[in-house]
Amino acid sequence: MKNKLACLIADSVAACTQKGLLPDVNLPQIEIEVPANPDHGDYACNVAMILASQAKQNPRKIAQAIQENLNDTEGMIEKVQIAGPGFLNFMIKDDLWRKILRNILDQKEKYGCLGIGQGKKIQVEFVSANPTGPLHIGHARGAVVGDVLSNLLQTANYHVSKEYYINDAGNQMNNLGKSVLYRYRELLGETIEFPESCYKGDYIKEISADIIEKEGRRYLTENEEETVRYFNTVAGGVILEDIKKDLRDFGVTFDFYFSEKELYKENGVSDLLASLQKQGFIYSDGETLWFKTTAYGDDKDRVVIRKNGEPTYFAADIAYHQNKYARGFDILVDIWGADHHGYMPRLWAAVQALGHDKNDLKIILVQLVNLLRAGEPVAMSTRSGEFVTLREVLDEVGKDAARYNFLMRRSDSHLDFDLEVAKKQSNENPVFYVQYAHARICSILRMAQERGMALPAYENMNPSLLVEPEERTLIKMMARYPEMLEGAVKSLEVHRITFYLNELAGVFHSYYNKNKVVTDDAALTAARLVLVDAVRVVLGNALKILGVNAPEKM
RNA sequence: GCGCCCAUGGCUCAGCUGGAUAGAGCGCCAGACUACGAAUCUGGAUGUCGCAAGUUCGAAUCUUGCUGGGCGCACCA
Repeated sequence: MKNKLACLIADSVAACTQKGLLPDVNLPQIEIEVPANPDHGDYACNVAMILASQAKQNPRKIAQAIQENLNDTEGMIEKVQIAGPGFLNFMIKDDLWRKILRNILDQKEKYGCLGIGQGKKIQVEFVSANPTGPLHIGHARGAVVGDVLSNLLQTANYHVSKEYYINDAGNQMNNLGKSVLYRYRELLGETIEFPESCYKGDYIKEISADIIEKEGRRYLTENEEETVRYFNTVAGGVILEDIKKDLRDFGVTFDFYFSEKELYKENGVSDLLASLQKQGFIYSDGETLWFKTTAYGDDKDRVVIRKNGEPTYFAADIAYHQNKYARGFDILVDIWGADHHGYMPRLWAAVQALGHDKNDLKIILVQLVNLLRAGEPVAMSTRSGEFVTLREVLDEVGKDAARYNFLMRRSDSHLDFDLEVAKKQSNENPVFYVQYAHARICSILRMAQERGMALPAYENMNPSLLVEPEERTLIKMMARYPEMLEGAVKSLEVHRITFYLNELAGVFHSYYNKNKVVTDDAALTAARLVLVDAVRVVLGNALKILGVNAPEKM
């Protein structure tokens, strides 16, 4: 609808130019918005005001010229008004709005699918936590945002690949192996001073106990370095499997798990660094290798090979992103915790040195989560092993409520997650509000069916009976669903879907309380059944993108 | 000290990338089930959009400077 209107306006501006009503101007991007005030029409366009300065004419005069030259061949426009400083306010014909219902019923779960991705390959990398412990609530938010963004991009005709980068080659893993070894010794009777750098969670003990059960006490005497290496492989494997299971129960799956170790195979990292050095992006100061990230606006250059000869995390990350591009992705999306924001200029520098546009790598920052219980902060300390895990949240509040709660704010804003509120089945918890609307509609449809009034086909009802204000609002809102999705895709903002859902459910609930769907009036009932069924479809489609259930009963 | 993000009713947040009279939810007050599901609905009060300049037809939105908060500033990941 919006796009069609934009074309009409663009054509009209062209016609005006041709007729000499307007000078030869650069046509700006046509911005069409939905006015806050319904008196201002269904859509409003500000193009006349934008052209005013270029054309050196009164904006209202320009608006008038555009209005007079609109070539509305499809007859979609009911009325155009020029208002305020030069807005063009459009009223769309009711018939046209109502025809949206047919689209929804024809397309069903495809309603809202967009073509803007043009089949481009896009990779979304998220979670990517070290397999050194279970996922906690902070990871959960990133997991949902990444998962939902991927779903969203998929509906917009992007070819999406979801990836988890396993940081299994660094110091952390070494600490993990050590932690297991210390617990191993402790369980076998030795007195151990547990180092600060080690992981203290109970899951470490379980892994140690498991090794004892399977392989006995032989590692007490083996070479420590080799044992640590072995233990960190074992522990990393076990923990990663647990992580995968937790994610799966959270509704989050990945297409690919990429191990950092892969990058080092066949000298992958050092070859890449050598090649970048040859191109002048990397220089040596005699003991260390530096990447010249300042060439792309970073504050200072960054070390890629340490004095001790070990590559940094950044070095591997350069190789990783090069690997991603080599796999043919057109666009990369990285989802990070907001505490990593200082890392962005570095990686963008790397991407550009690798010959790509900065815009080919989108970085989404997800703010950390404040966990509360009934308003009181829950202490979280990773060191001590005291933190609320994703598993615990899932067990306590359930998948749907957990996911929905993480989607209620824009991802770069702080989020308070209150366990008590999230599991409350009350009006403080919007997930039920939306699900309830869906279940309610299902219930209506069931009941109508029982009373012998099955949902009619679009052709067998008269849409012009839908004249109540709430009915018109519902229809317009549903017509704008694809536009909302388009905005979400372009801005990579998944919270827009949540806000849309709350609003749509709200209008529906209000409508429901005011008007009966199933009445003695067969024709009206037929029309309203079609209407609420369309609402059901749109609610269901949007919830599906969120990975939240759309229940038929609650 | 430098950089990034944030500041919108009592609270938690939206505000469609510069538009028209700034919106929801929670909480508070008052109401609605002999009606398709009351996990719902209806009505009411609450704002110098942190402060000050600037840009223009027009600013919560863009620029600059302050104030206050969060986070970064590793040869950690």
